[in-house]
Amino acid sequence: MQVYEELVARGLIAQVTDEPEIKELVNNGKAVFYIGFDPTADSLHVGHFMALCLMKRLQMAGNKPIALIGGGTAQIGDPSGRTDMRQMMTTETINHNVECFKKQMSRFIDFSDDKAILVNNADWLMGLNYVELLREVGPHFSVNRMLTAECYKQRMEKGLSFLEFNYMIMQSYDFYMLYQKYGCNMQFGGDDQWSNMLGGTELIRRKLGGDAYAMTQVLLLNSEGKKMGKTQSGAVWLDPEKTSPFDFYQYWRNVADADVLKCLRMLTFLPLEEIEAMEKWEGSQLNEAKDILAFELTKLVHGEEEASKARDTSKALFSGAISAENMPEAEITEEDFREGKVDILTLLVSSGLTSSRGEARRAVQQNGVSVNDEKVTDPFTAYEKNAFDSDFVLKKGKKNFCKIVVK
RNA sequence: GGGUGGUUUCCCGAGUGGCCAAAGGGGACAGACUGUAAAUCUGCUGCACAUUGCUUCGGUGGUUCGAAUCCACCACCACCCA
Repeated sequence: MQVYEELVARGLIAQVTDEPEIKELVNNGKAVFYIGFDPTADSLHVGHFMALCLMKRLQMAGNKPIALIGGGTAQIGDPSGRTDMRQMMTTETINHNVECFKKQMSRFIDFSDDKAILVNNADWLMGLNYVELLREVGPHFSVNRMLTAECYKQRMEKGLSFLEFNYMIMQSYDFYMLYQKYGCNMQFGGDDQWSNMLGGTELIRRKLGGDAYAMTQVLLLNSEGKKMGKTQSGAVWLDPEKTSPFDFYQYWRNVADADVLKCLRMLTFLPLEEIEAMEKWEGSQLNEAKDILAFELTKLVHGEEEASKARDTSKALFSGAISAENMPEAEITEEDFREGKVDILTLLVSSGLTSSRGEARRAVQQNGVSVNDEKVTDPFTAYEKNAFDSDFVLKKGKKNFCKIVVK
């Protein structure tokens, strides 16, 4: 099976401009393609991860990837599929994020020996001259057409600023530049980028009479139609400082039954035959598939060692056996003690398991707190300092826990 | 620039002078049931050493014994007209 066929089989491809041509290029390693990443945060997240995987898959098939960091486009803010305007970011923030992105990306993609290129569109966008740009590309964009683009649909009700309206032009310009500088003949991106990407192919055709192609990737949605990789506390980050390998593992270990196979297909590099075999699995057997998914992804992002640790910890924890090994630690200090004792509420708050004493009290009253697997039912329970000499595992609910360490 | 409508606790959204820490829904959290799933049911959801207190309803000032609710100004958003 060739790459293109594999991408299709994995359910990764959403839309393409010219299927036969793209198939031909990609399968024969003749594509020089780019994917853009706007540095809107100081870490990559799962959505980016998918794109990086796609890069890797195509790179392995002999194609040449260009990772474009949108240091310039981030100054504008992509309105695609958004209901509200993005907050404008300062140039300092953007530059900081660009650095973070660069660092993380080089872990996934091999940029050595020109096997892949990393560029920042700030390099050409920031120096543009307004009138010159208007004369250069302006005539080739029809406002009437742009307004009907899918990516602005949601914004037609809420309002769209001129700043954001121009995002499509900037992205088109990127493609136009890369086409000339690096012979980039293809652009990939999330399906929400479709209109922006078409803008580029069109600009290249009109300005240069050249052919360039675009292909979008299916957005990773769960069975409820929501974007995956988000938790109530924000995105699932690839930076271990922002989302610990354990939490990362747990996120995937907890996906819905209906989503496991899809995630395995789209996100892992496991052979398709192996995944197909799992399709017969049902009920609690799916837990095994979830474990494989979680392990594989954690391995890809954080390395095998971290993945094993995360897996061991979770197995120990959920099989009931307490193992303080590899467990997240929370420190408490001298100040947490009153008359030589700490009460349970203070422990919960100091460890970050709950955000306020009220919440901690509720958790206790609702039977959700335990220490070393013993339920704590009295909110006034307090512990002497020597209680922490040996392992002291505090648990809130089924999935939140940590080992308490003094000072 | 002119006009109209709006800004409420994580989100949506009620509340138009005291009975408001603020209805209802969603989400989140905890419990039961389970498979670390889904569905369902229950509880809970501003803060603080719980019957009391404190800080909230875009911002600032004002009216009043008392304001999320009334007045003034400002800011932001949406729509219509130019």
